[in-house]
Amino acid sequence: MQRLRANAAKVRKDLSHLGTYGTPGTGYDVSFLLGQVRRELGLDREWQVVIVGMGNLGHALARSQTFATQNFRAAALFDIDPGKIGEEVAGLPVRHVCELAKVVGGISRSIGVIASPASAAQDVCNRLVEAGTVAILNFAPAILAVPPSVQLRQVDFSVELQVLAFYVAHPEVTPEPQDAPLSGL
Amino acid sequence: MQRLRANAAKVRKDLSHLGTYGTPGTGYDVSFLLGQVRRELGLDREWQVVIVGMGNLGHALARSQTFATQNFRAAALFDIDPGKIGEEVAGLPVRHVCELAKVVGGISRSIGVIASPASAAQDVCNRLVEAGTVAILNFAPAILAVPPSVQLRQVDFSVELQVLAFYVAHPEVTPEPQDAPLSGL
DNA sequence: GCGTGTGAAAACCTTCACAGCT
DNA sequence: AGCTGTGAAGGTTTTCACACGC
Repeated sequence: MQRLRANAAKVRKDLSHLGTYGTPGTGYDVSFLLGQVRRELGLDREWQVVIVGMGNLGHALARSQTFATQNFRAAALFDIDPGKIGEEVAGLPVRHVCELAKVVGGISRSIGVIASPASAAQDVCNRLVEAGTVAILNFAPAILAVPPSVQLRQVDFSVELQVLAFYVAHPEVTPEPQDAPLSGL
Repeated sequence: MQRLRANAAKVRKDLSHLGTYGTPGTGYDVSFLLGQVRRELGLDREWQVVIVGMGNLGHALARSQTFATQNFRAAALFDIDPGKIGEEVAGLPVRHVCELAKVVGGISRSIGVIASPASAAQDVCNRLVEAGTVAILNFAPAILAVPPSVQLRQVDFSVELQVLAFYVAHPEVTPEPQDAPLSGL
């Protein structure tokens, strides 16, 4: 409650946007409601995650716990370095990026993850878009251009450090609550 | 401009909170203004970044471009695995976590980065707090407790994927602009 | 003329408070 | 009695529009 910096009224109003699932005098059926929230968030179907760039970051992401519990599956791994092709990471073979179009083209609801150097990021991005990926998560410090039909999201280490620096410099400013994963059942 | 989803009035009002640095009829002295923004964000001094957990993620972070250009310096690296101690990453030796208090205690304005497994995250966090770190950036999927004087920020791969899934499921919702690094001069 | 700084208006979001159902 | 759903009040943020300095 104080973690969200919200009160009961706000929670009720927010939930009311999903539909009217509460029972006056009794409360909410939590597991039913959670299912509705998952549906609304698009988490009721499986997403295929494709990682491009099998350096340290790509390895870390491929092995991430995320794939153990959530509705996200690691579907394919790519790199451009011939020395890495064929290596198995988290049970999947690393393929050459030139196979990306072929392999990813046949996957629906695929999310591309860019873990390449910044210099290669736009090229990787183009290949992912071309292959029909619906969303891209970019860890490279580069600004990417995508068509409006593709959702793009950036994660940037230096942004996170800068945000922390700001709040340390201004302790009087209350940080806004961060997004938290929907994990429970 | 459309990247920020803002208009001229908002930019002017925002800048006016820093002070009145514009010249009517002429505009802003961009490099002076940028300096003021950097000062306000706390980026006018150096920050010492301490990374704990030298797995794939820790390696990737230690080698990150962030340390080449920004006012953030990689100050020390730690791990608990004796096999990794002494290894050099990005010009720094990997030290054992039991040295953390000693090494980090002497550093001012230090930011701790947790790149350990989730199971170790709270322990690492406690050591960092104990050593006087002013801010912590946590990459482990764990919810951490810190005293209110320490700024805490989470980066979670599964949150990012969930956010993307939501926007793909709801193309009619315009994503809110993401934080971007202050990089230019 | 041009572009900033800023009160006032408008839009938006949060909180209150209560009617109504269990 | 207890808890939801929701209009209305209250508060905050964004936009407008214009006075004033270059």
